Amino acid sequence: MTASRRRASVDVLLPGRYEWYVKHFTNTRRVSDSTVRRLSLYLRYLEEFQRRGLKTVSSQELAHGTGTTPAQVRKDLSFFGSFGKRGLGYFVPELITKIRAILGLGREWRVLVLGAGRIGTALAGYPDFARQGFRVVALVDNDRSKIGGASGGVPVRDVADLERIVQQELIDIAIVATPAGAAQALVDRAVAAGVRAFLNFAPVKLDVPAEIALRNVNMALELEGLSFAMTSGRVLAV
Amino acid sequence: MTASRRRASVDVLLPGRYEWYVKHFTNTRRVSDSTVRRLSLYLRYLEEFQRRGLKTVSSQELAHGTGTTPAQVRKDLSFFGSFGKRGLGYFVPELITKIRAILGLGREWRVLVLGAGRIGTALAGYPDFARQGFRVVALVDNDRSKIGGASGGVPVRDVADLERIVQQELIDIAIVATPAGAAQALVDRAVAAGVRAFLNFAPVKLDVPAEIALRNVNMALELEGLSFAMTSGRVLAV
DNA sequence: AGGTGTGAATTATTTCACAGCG
DNA sequence: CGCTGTGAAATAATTCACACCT
Repeated sequence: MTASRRRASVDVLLPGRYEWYVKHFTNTRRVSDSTVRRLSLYLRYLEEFQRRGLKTVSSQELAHGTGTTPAQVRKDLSFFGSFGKRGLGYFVPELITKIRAILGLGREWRVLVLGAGRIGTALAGYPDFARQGFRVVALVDNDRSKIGGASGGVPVRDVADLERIVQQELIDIAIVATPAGAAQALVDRAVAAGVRAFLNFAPVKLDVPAEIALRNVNMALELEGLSFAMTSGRVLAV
Repeated sequence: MTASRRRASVDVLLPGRYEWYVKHFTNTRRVSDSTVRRLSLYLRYLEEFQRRGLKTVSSQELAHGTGTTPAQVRKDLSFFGSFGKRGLGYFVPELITKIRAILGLGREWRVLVLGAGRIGTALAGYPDFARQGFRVVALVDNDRSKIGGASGGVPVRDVADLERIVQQELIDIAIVATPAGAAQALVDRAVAAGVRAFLNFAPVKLDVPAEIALRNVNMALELEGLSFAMTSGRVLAV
């Protein structure tokens, strides 16, 4: 209490204290998941904006186009630097470059789809992935009648060769589009072979080591959210 | 300041005050989106649990199976009632019934898919939807070569007949799986025809009236989240 | 003993509001 | 002026911790 707020001599890094320390004395601020999601939305909107030939954009416009508030836009961006010009706004091409760098979109990411069923094949040919630098290199399946074929230009290969494919094709990301029961075992093999990130469409909780990135997309869950909103008379716009 | 905290005589419903009022004096507590999402996860896990013939479950087990904490499970459920038995846990079949009721899954929801492309047709045949009572009744498209056909038992109809289909088939929910540019106009028509909820897969911000429920699934955005996590050395498990 | 239900405390996220710069 | 960048304030969500039941 008597020491200055910025340098108390007996301050020890207790739980809670630690977070505070990180936040105030390092540049390793925790960026929330919601912030990252919004950055993607800003990027999408900026690209559209650029297509229309516009040069600068204000936090106001960006917020309106992505369903958030101007303060939120500025706060989100301020985690990563000062990209705007006061009185003017942000230069569209420059901000696109910055956000792409933040999101790690300056390179090509190599993607393998696990499961060549309806969802897997639909995702393999999804044009938005390629547009942002996610290149789907192959699908794998265990169905003999599918192996050797191709879907939207992407070859279907034998899941038995998973490890070899991951290593030869330098796979970064796997999209899990298998039945729920098969997912965890394949993910374990993929992790062991070197895949560092997973986008999971199977309706199961996947266990992965802490250093592996994982996101879940659960479509039935989204419909249930709509069902809840309609039933309870509330509205959930997310 | 001098009045009791629970009944200050000049308390007016200012912004902020209003929320406090609702929270403390009505039973209309705001349920957060994250709570609703977790209820869906609990339900999924409970169904699996029941399949294995287990009769009771603790908040501990439920949390472990869904990637959250026991306190969170209890808090989520307590928004809606007291479903557990102290010292014992929750009865699995009973809790399933309760959660299904909360989420509004006691009825069949009728679903129309807008767009019979890869994503649309994949979703039309997605077995998890039917399992929770979401019945995909039809797809619509403007491609003559698709109209009249069927995908996974679901007929493809002419988008020109959208209004008639919504009304005749009593559509509750539309899944938007069209190209980005076509989405908003179709959604406007669907709203006018009586659709009350939308699950949007198109990478655009849709504008809908406040009483219409809307959820967005943006798959490129999820991949970008993984890209960020790998680039920044942080991990985002969601 | 074992596990729920829930206020209170903590932590996270959003919004406000305004100094300061172009 | 107009609009950013950002501490401070307000809200929201999560976690703690414990009284209380069975």
